[in-house]
Amino acid sequence: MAIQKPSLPKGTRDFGAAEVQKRKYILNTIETVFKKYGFMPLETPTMENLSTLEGKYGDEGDKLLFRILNSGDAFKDIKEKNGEQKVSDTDFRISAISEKGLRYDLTVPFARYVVMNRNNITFPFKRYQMQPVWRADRPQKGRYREFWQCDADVVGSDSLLNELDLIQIYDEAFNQLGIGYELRMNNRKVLAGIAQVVKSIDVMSTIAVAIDKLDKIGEEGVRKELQEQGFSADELNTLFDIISIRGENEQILQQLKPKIKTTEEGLKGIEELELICQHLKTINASIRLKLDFSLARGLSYYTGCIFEVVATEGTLKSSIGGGGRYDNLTGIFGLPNVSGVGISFGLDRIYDVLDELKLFPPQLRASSTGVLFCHLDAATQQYCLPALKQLRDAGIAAEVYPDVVVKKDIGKIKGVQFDYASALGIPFTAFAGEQEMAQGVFQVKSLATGAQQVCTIEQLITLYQQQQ
RNA sequence: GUGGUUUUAGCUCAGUUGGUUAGAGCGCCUGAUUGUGGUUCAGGAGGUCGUGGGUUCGAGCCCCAUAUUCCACCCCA
Repeated sequence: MAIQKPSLPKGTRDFGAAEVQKRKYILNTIETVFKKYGFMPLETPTMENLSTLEGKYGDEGDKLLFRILNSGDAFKDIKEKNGEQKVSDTDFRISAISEKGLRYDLTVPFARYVVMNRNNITFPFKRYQMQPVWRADRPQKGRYREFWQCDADVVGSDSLLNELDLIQIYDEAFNQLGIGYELRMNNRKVLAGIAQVVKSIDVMSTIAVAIDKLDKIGEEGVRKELQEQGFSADELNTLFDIISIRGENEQILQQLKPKIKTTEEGLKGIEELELICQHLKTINASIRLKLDFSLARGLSYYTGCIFEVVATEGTLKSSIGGGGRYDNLTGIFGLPNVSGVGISFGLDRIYDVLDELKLFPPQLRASSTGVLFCHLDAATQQYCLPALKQLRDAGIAAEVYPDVVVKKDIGKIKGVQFDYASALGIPFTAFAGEQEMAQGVFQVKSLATGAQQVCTIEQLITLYQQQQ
C-alpha cells in the first residue's frame, strides 16, 4: 500500500501534553465553581438520534449537524426500493441512510435526559456537563468544528435566584481565570415587547437578529438591513429610541418601562431584569453586569433572560460564554411546563484568550515529574530505585532515566539524561555516581537556577517540598 | 452555504519577468566538554516545493481540479 500523508479532519486538532494541561486547568477551575454552587455532573453520549437533534437549532443549526452514516449497508433500503438502480435525487432521503448525529450542544441532550429520567431525578435539578460538541461550520478565528462546552443548567425552577447564581458562577470562574470580561444581559420578553411596540410580535426574531449586530455594523447598518425587511422609517425610529437607551442598569429599566408599557410581556421582562439587579444589590456583589436591549442570541429556545460574555481584552471578539432561560425545552420531548435556565462556557475560546494574553499559570508544565534520577551505569541506576520509591511515597512525582548508557559512551550521559529533564521542564535532577553511591547521597541540581548540592534522600524531599 | 486567502526543511518564513545545484533564522545531530541541561564556538544532516492533471524546450513561479490553513459573511461557544 502506498504511504499516505496523515492529516486531520478539517477544524479538528490534536492536543499535546502542554495544551492538555492548560485545558484541564480551565476545566478544573470551572468545574470547581460549578460544584460550589451545587451542580452535579452529567455525561451523555457523543451521538444522539437525529430525531432528538433536528429542529432544535433552527434551519441553520440543522445544516451544521454532523450526520453519521448508518452502519452496514446504509443504502440497502434505497437500493431495494429501486432495484439496485441509481437513486434519483427526488427519492433520496437522508433519513434513510442516517439516523444518528454528533452532539451539537449540551442543552438538548440534557433536556432529553431530563425527560427520559423525569421519575428518577429530584427537581429542581442542577447539572453541569463538560464535553465536546461538533458543528459542521467553516472554521475561523475562535471557531472550531470540534470544541468543548461547559454547561450548568437548572430545570424545574422558575426562581430568578437561579439566574443570580449563574451570574455569580460566571463572575467567579472568569475572575479565577484572570480574564477581564463583560457580562451582558437581556430578556427575550423585553425583545418581544419591543417588537410589539415597533410593529408586531411576528417580527421579533427579525429585529433580534438585526440589532444583535449593532456592535458590528452600527446603527446605519441595522437600519439598512431592517429597511430591506420592510420596516418604515417611523418604526425604525421607535426601535432606536428604545435600544439606544444608555446609563446605569436601573435607570435604563426606568426609561424603558414607559416606552413598552402597552405590552404585558415586555413589562414582565423588565420586572425580571429588575429583580435580578435587585438581588445583585442585596448580596452586594461587585459584578459588572450590563443590560443591553440589543443582545439577542441565536438559539431559538430562549424565552426569558439571556446572557452573553465577551472578553474585554485580546483580539477575540466573539463570545466566550452564553446562556439563558428556556421555558419549554422539554416540552418537545413530552414534558411540558418545566422551566430551565443555563449557561455555557466555551472552553476553546477561553483557552485562546488565556493563551493570547499569557494568563496561564507559569507552573503548568507538560510533564508533572518533579525529580529525575540520573546515573552512570547499572549499579548507580539500581542505587536510585529505592530513593525513587521513597520520593513517590512522599507524593513527589519522580522518574529514573530508564536506559543505562554503556561505559564507552559515558561522556554522552550528561547530554542524554539532563537533556531529557531539560526538554520536559523537570525542575530537579538527582544524580548518582560512584562517589554519591558510596556516601549514600545524590547530587541534586535545580535546572532553573543551576544550583547544585549534595543531599540525602530525606533532604531532597524537604528541599523539594520547600520549593513548591 | 457564500466570498477571499494560505500551503516551500521538524517550526516560522524568503524565493526576482518561468531559466543551471531552491535559501535564511530557529530547532535537530556531531564535536570543543570521558560526571551534568539551559549559554558560547566549530562542523553536519535534513526539501518528490500540499496532491493530481495541464501549458512549456524548461514550472516552486502560469492554467484547471482537489485537499488544507487562516479570515470575513451567515450563524454561533
